[in-house]
Amino acid sequence: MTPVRVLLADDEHLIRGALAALLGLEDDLVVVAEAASGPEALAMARAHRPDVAVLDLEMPGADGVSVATAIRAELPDCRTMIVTSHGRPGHLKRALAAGVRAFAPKTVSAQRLAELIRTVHGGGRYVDPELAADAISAGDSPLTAREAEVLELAADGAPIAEIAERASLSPGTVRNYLSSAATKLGAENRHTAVRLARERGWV
Amino acid sequence: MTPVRVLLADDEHLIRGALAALLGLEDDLVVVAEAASGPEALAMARAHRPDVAVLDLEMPGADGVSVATAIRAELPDCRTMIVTSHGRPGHLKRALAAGVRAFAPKTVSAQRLAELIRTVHGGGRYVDPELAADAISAGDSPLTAREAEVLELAADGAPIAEIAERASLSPGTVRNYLSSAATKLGAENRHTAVRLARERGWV
DNA sequence: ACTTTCCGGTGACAAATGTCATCGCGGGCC
DNA sequence: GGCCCGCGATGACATTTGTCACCGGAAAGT
Repeated sequence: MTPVRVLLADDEHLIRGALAALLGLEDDLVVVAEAASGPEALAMARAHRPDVAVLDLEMPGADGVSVATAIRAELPDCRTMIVTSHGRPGHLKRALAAGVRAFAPKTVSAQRLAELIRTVHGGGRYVDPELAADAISAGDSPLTAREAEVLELAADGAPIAEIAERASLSPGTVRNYLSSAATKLGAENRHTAVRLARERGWV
Repeated sequence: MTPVRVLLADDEHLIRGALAALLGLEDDLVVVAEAASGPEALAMARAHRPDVAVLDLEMPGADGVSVATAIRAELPDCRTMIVTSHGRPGHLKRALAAGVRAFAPKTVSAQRLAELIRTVHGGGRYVDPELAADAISAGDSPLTAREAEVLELAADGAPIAEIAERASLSPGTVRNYLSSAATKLGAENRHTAVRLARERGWV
């Protein structure tokens, strides 16, 4: 039986190296490539055509979900899974929409991760129960596209004038969108609105 | 020669387990205890009296620096070192002030980490050059104690009235502190001030 | 055809915020 | 003693912001 060929992408050497060593001990798994950034992960996937790509969610260049989307488009036979330290409900939703087969926090053991890789390779799916519960209770984003966009531009605390300029909108319009977004999120001002939207993964 | 006894504290199983396995391969190192939270790390340190404690910076319960401080107070012979994913200048400074012997990002390899543990055990010190450069260029915090305190309470975007209540201060005083803090940081409002202070690790 | 929803905008008004001057108090420092 | 600085507060003022009402157009569903 040929072993499962795995691509490992994580910007933290410590984790990636350690993980590669541990997974290498499993005799039905073989790590064929490693990457430390989003673009690099994609390039490695193209070059090595792994069976399963294990992607960190937060990576420089491009996040795990974008990489997963790109991989699915180019290599339909390659299953993708996401591993992350701080999983937020919206991320899980986006990941599943992108065709990711598994979504797990980094609090799982290497043993468990190896099992997940086998599950995913066999066509199965998996999402961390706790994250799933959060995602369900958080529900869908009530924000319209523009509301989310403006909220994102407001994320660094910029004044409305600057947001309006960057969004090519009237300052009044920006205020209206921010106001309605804050109302929908139950926040008393746009800054807490940004924080709430971030927590739910809606931005 | 007796091996170096190591305590490993990190809330991410994946990393901790993998790391424990890798460090275990080095025949002059032995992982005598593992912990997944700040308090647990302290308890483990008390129980097993390791030579070196490798602490993650961000852990539930208590962060790495607090744990390091507590360990130094109770077990003066135990050297401490911090490993972190996102190192900010101020954290490094706080860590060194707490008597931490080494400060490294998680982008180092396990091999390198093993070397660092040996270095630290031998009485040496180490800080990541890049983080050190950031810390030096960031300089010292220009904020007074109250300014920092009020800024921290403003972190979640709460209105001034709420901050004043939580700080047991007059709303006017809070505004004055926030204003002076924002001026010192070169921010145009308290929210960007909070962000800047966070980036520099001053809150 | 009618209704609903989102986009983009304007105007007006109240509330929150930023900024400045000023005060008294107390602790260091020269 | 005199000086500087931080703390805590007050008042005044301009600006920013949140909130609401309302408008017109475009797209989509009934």
